[in-house]
Amino acid sequence: MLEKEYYPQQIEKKWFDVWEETKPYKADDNSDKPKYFALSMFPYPSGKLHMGHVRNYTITDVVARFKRAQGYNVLHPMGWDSFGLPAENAAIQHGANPKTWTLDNIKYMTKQLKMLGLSVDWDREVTTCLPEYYKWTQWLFLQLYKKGLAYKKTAPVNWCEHCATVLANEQVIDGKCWRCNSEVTKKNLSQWFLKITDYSEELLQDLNLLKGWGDNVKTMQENWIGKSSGAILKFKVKELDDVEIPVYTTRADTVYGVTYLVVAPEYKDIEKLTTKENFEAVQKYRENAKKMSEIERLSTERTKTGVPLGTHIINPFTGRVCPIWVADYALVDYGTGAVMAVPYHDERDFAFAKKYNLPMIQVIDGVGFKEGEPYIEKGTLVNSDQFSGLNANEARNKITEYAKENGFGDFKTQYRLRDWLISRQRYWGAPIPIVYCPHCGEVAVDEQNLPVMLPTDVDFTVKGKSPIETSPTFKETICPKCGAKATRDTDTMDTFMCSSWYYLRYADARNDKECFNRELVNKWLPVDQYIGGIEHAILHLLYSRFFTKALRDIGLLDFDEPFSNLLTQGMVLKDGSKMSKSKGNTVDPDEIYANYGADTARLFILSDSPPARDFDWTDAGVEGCYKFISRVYRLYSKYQDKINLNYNFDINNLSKKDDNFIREVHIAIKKVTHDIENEFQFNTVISRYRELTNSIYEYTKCENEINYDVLSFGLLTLLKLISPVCVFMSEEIYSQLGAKESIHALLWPKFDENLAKTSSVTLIVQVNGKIKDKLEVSQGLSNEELENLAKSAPKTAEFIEGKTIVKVIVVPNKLVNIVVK
RNA sequence: GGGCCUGUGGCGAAAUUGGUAGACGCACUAGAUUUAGGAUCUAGCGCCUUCGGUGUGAGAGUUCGAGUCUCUCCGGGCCCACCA
Repeated sequence: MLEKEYYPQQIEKKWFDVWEETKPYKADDNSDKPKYFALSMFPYPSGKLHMGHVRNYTITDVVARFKRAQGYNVLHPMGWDSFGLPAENAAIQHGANPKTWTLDNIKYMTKQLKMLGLSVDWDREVTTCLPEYYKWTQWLFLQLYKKGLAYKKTAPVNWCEHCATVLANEQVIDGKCWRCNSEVTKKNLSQWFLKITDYSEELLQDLNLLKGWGDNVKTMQENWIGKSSGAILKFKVKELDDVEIPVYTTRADTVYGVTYLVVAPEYKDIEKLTTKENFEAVQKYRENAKKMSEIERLSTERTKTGVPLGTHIINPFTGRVCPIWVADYALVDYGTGAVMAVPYHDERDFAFAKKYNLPMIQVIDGVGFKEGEPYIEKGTLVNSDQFSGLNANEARNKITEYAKENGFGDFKTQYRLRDWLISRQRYWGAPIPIVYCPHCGEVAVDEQNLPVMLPTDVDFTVKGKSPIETSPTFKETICPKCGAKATRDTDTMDTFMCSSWYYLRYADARNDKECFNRELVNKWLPVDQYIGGIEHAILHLLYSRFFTKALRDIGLLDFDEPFSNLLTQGMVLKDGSKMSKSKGNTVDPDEIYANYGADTARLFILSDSPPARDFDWTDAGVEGCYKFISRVYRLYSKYQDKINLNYNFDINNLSKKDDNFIREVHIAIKKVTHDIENEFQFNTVISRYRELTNSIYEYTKCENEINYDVLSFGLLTLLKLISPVCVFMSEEIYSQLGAKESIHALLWPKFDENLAKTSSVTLIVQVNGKIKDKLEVSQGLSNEELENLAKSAPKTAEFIEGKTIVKVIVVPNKLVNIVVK
């Protein structure tokens, strides 16, 4: 028997226990059904679930349940992105063990996720900080290493003093650390990189394959990869025979306007290029640039600085001798680290030339040109010998070709994307499986000896070096090649390494012989629907795409892109502003579960906004959803004795009221199905639930007119339609109605197009496009009949009288527009 | 500076893709029930003065007809940004 009133806590506890026992959502590796992989971005186990998680996982769960009901073999897994700084900070701040801290959090959050009613196959759970997982992260690193895609080099890298570690380019935001927001400086260090730049072009081109991704994410990736085509031009140095300076430019057409050349402070040949007289000043400038943080460099954006080196280049086109300067507006790691300066046609060069009184030559003319102002448009060439008169684009090609023929230049495609720096001087990550031998140098750890276990005998409080350095047992080892005493690499890998392949592991999560079985990974992947936050648009999604392509080339899998469809969900706000601990406007899922139940939380978080938009959490909104569920529940409670699971009625022998009701049910099926399939518009799906519920209340108004088989059809259809969202309530009701199987195992209801049709339609009558009348007419009348009906409608007559009908537009079953003069 | 998105009642929003603008809900108002409150039910609810107009950031255009398409402008948000 159903209780009279809705008590979610009892119901949810009951089914929590049942599902824990029966594990009804296991994905089947051997099923004949078509597969569907629904994936949420896995969480960092920070301690407690927040509403962003609730929104993300509810959306994915409803998708998974919907697809299951449509007959798919669904894989809906969950895991933990569990390496990272917060665990280590907990260790530093209150002496917690990072592993214990992390696993405790996972335990707590797992329970919260289960209480949310997720249809997850928990037997495939992955936890990146456990040796069973990071063994394979290390193994994959070694495969990349063998393929030449992982390499070590000394380079100026981004250094966060606060986190005491280096950062990838993608992790520096406005010159600040992505995690702690403190200033980032440059440090010259020997670090591990992954050659993501080998895939620049493919990563860019294959964005076209991703039809199921939003343009916003694709453009962000496109901009980040930053392809540009230009030319390399080589300049000879007047004072030195053995040095030449290549520059990268997208405006080879302006080469006749070069009046000086700039190299970056870190430019490799800079000392050779500096004369004795200028040496001191140049050194000082370079020291200064080195000390400056990214922020300071950015803040000097408008006032460019530099120092002349004392040497000169010779422009191969003009023979003009121009001074070489060092200036920090030239970037060492883009292009060649040197720039040809054309002050008249580049704003930066213009500002610099103006400040230091360097000459300017106009070589482009066109509309809008003003004497004494930089002109950056692509106009027509002037003062450029045989190239004068050409337009800029043409000249660009001709000039580059000329340089190529004469051996001082070539075409060049350049990308903004840099190689991915993956070393971290931190403890809580996967150790890099490399050994340094005094005889053999850098040597890979034997694959049989993986994982390289994280040591536990470390001092977390050390400053300026990785805690792993303090382990008395970790560092010393023997060389895998020659057996001599050797030392281990004490850095760990960027946690984005762990998250770049976790979705592959779900295909074969418990395999302890291989990273994943090739057949299984090819069967389940690519992910059919990936759902997560927009903040990963570049970092995680780009790295994962790179990993997939690299592993394909290594021969571990056979597809090109990991995520066919991507949904980036909006943020969860509270009363209009972003939820944050500092503002104190967070909402605790536990409290919502306790007060309203998880079904209410699920319903509400899907209800007010479409998934991609920001969602505003309000107390009144939760209250409203709770009332709605209670209202639905009361309906079943009231009619539970009358509901027939095997309802049966003759469609041709029903009252008009029954017909109308049945039609409304079919329309609800149609719309709910359509709205889920059409970009997961759950907000309108929930409106349909409410409409159908209203229809049922309306239908039951007169007790003596109820056909209980028809009512059963309506109630059971609503129950199934609502079941992906209100998972506990629908299961409880269905079971109390005497059903033997789970409502979640039922197939999705089918709608009948004929039954969803109305016998009459509202005809809109317009005169000159303005609505004058609405008529109830029967479905399927001819255009002529409709036209006549419209003309004779009483309200239209006065507008037509005495005027000439110029034209009549008829839209069948919908509208007649009479155009008069 | 470049790119992407966005603008509809007091609020969240919907509109079958060019054909009844505001579905559904929140808030609000009135009534019923109740000792009272809550809950529940019933009705109302864009704006303007009733008839009737008018209305989707502003202005123009295309069209029989524009929230939807085109152009110009204004506002809001996000991402990238000394990339030569």
